[in-house]
This record gives sequence, C-alpha cells and structure tokens, in this order.
Amino acid sequence: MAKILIVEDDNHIHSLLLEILTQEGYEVQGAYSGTEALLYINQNDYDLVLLDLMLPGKSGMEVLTEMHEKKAIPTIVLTAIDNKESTIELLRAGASDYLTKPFNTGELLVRIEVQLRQQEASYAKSTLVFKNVLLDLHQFEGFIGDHPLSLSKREFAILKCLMENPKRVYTKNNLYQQVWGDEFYGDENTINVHISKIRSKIAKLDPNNEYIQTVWGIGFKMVE
Amino acid sequence: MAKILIVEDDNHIHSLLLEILTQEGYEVQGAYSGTEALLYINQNDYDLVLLDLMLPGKSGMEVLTEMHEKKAIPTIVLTAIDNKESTIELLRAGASDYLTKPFNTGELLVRIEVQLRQQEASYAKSTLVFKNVLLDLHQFEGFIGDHPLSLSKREFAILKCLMENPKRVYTKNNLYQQVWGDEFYGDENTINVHISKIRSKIAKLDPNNEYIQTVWGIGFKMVE
DNA sequence: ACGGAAATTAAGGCTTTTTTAAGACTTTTT
DNA sequence: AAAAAGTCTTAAAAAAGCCTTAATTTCCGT
Repeated sequence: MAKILIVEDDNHIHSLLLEILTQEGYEVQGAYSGTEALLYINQNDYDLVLLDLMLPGKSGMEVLTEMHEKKAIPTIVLTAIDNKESTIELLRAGASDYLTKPFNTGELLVRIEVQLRQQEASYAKSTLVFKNVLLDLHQFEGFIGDHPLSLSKREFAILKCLMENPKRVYTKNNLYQQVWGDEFYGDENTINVHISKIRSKIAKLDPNNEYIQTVWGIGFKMVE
Repeated sequence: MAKILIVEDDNHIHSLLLEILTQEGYEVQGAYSGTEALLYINQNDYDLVLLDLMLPGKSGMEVLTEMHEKKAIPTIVLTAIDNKESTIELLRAGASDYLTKPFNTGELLVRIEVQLRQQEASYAKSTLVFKNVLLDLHQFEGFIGDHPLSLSKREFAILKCLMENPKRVYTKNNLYQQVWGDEFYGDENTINVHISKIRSKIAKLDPNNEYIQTVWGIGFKMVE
C-alpha cells in the first residue's frame, strides 16, 4: 500500500489526517515541521506528501521547493483560505494539487487516489493518442496518421508527459522532474527549445492542427 | 463490480480468461464470435470489452468499429502478431489499449484496472461557477458555456477571487493582497484596468449578462 | 451641475516565449 | 579508433504577450 507523509503542525488536524489515512489503509508517517519533513523525505521513499503551507520554522513553500530539488514526489498542498502564496506559485514550485482548509475529507481522499493512480496509470498504458499523433510507448515510436514522427529521446519524453494528461498544465519544473528526473536543473530555456522542435516536427506532418499550447507565465499543455 | 465481456474464439484462452477474471471478482460474460459479441453489447451494458482480433465471421476490427458506432466502451484488444500497422488502426478504431499474445496475466489485470479507473478519475476537478462563467482552477482555464474564455494570469486571479465569494465586496486593497501578495502596492487604477478587461472579455461571449458589479467608493463584487 | 470615483484607451516598458545558431556531447557507423 | 550523424544545451536576439502608467472620458451621488 502507498506510503504517505503528512506534514502538519496543528495537532488537531495532524491526528485527524493520521487517523483517516491509516483507516484507509495507507502507510502513514507524520511530521510536525518542515525540517522534520525534509529529514524523512531524504531518508525514505514516499508515494505522496500531504503538506500544510503554514509551518513553524521552514515554511511549506520552502519545503516544497527544497524537496523537489531532490525527489519528484506528488505533493498535495493544504492552504488556508487567506494565504498570500498564489495557487500558481504553488504549482510552479512543484505541487501536484492543492486543497483549501477546511477541506472535505472525502474530497481529500479522492485527490490522493488521483495522484497515486496518476503514476500507475502511466506505467501500464502502451500507447497514447492525441488528435493525429500517436505514441507507442513500447517501441518509443511516434506517428502522425500513418507517417512516422521521429522524435529524440527527450522530445518523446516531453510529449509523452503532456499527452498523459492532455488537460493538465505542466510547468517547466514539472516537466524537468518528469523528463530529466532529479539529477539536473538546467536552464528553463532548454525546455522551450525542445518544445519548439516538437512543434515544428509535428507541424511539418500536420500543419493544420495545433498541439502544444502555451499557458502564459505557467507552462504548457495540449490544445483542447 | 465491473462487468466485462470477453470475445475470444479459442476455447483454451477463452476459459482461461473466464477463470482469471471471475476469480478476480469481475462479472464476466463470454462470446465466441463477433456477431455474438455485438448481440450482447446491444443488449447489456459492459464496463469493458476484451477483444480478440482474430475471430471467425466478423473480424475483431469490424466488431470494434461497429461497437463504437453505438457505445463507447473501453476496449482492450488482444493481438496475435505484433503488427504495428494494425495497432495504429486499432487505436483509431476506438481501442483503449492492446496486448500481444501470449500475454502475462498480471499485466492483463493491471491494464484492465487502469481502463476501469480511467473513467472514475475524470471527476477530480475543482471549479468555480457563476452564471455562465466557469473557472477550472487546476487547469487555469475559463469557459463561458462551451467557449473558452482566455484570461491572463492576473485577470484569472482576480476573477477567481471574486467568484470564490460572489457576495462579498472586495476593496481594491483586498484584491491587491489576494492577487499580488503584499509585496506591491501600485496604482489603484491598475485594478480598474484589469476589471475593465475582464468585463469586456466576458461581454464578448455573453453580452446579455452582467458579472462584475461596482460598489461605489468601496470596490467590486459579483452581480447577484 | 459639481467633484470625486471609476472606466476606457493607448502606449511604453517589462517579462516570457520562440526561434536560430553554434558548440559540446553521445551514439552509431565505418 | 576515427569519422559521421544525431542530439542536447547554451546563448542571444527577435517576437509576443502582459502589466502598469498616464491621460481622457464617463459615471455617480449629492
């Protein structure tokens, strides 16, 4: 069963979360501060992190950033309604999803399930299709209609990532983590260049369709 | 529990599948030919179809096509040869996934699970709705009816803020704090400009409704 | 009708993205 | 082992998009 790390300083909420998730069958570990959380994260492998934004010592935002410099663990952020950190910044820093306190328990569980499944799902799928583009994940080959679409490894990985959740907006950090793994944090522009190449390769074979959409100031997603 | 239709003419594989899936707890129905399969599909509602490509009478491909003209049921195709050309056609014809025979039982079960979950997972969305305007907070998208409402980052944040508490009047300072964070106190007019742009973008798609109301000397709120 | 508040418009400046090209690096071929 | 082909990253300039400012007009309440 999935291993979840809860990072929450409020005693009441902490034990509530602990109880709910344990009951649900998850293997749960609790941390009461940012530094404690980072310690655990470095030592163990979690499938998901549940992170309160308001923490003593290191803020949740800092934890999020530091954490994602090392490991790409799906993270659901809990925010109070009047928090100054905007949603956009959160997602930029690597959050996968967020919930506003006070939150509905059922909704939390659904969100957790979705995050956990997201990972599995990408494992088991053999092909991805979006408009005229098809990626065969077994053979690492792309097609547009019947014509082969020759993509390099990185290009393939980026497009695959976007096509796995065609509606989701991926920030550049998201893509880095998914495609490069944690080993490298280079220039943001690297991704821009790859995206540009993917677009032009696709456009050569299918000039009348738009595929990758820029979401200004945020990232990229597939066009609806 | 999910209802699955198996379409396979080979007696040996047929009973094997039947056994595995029944044991797994699925409600299973078996068909030995394409025509038989179509009959069942018309009469019952299945959550998933497991379809062999090589069938007597109607081919699997034909079944797939005919079937998807009526109902969109997730379909995993079993193919004997790893024929790439037909794979692509398969997915085009509506297959959700494919497996090459001989297949690993565990893998089959995972694929089935993934397909079944895919359907549930789609509702994990958090959105704000006000009259005809809908904001998808996770995907940073706005809609008016079915038409996309393209908003910039700031515009989106402002409208989101107002729509979160449609009855509350937000002063310009309120909005600054929510949208910009406290780091910046610029001209009050900046907000007026943004509001103006939001209004005109909305009005272009829905001219007959008022959305943002001015509360004189105080700020803004959504129109009742 | 007046003064203050809000709306609108246009323009400049700023940030982000796109594109291009070149060099470094990898992999494949000979 | 060297050459060739292909790929990735960096850098820099061009383009596009967005935000703010400023100036003007319109609106509201008294």
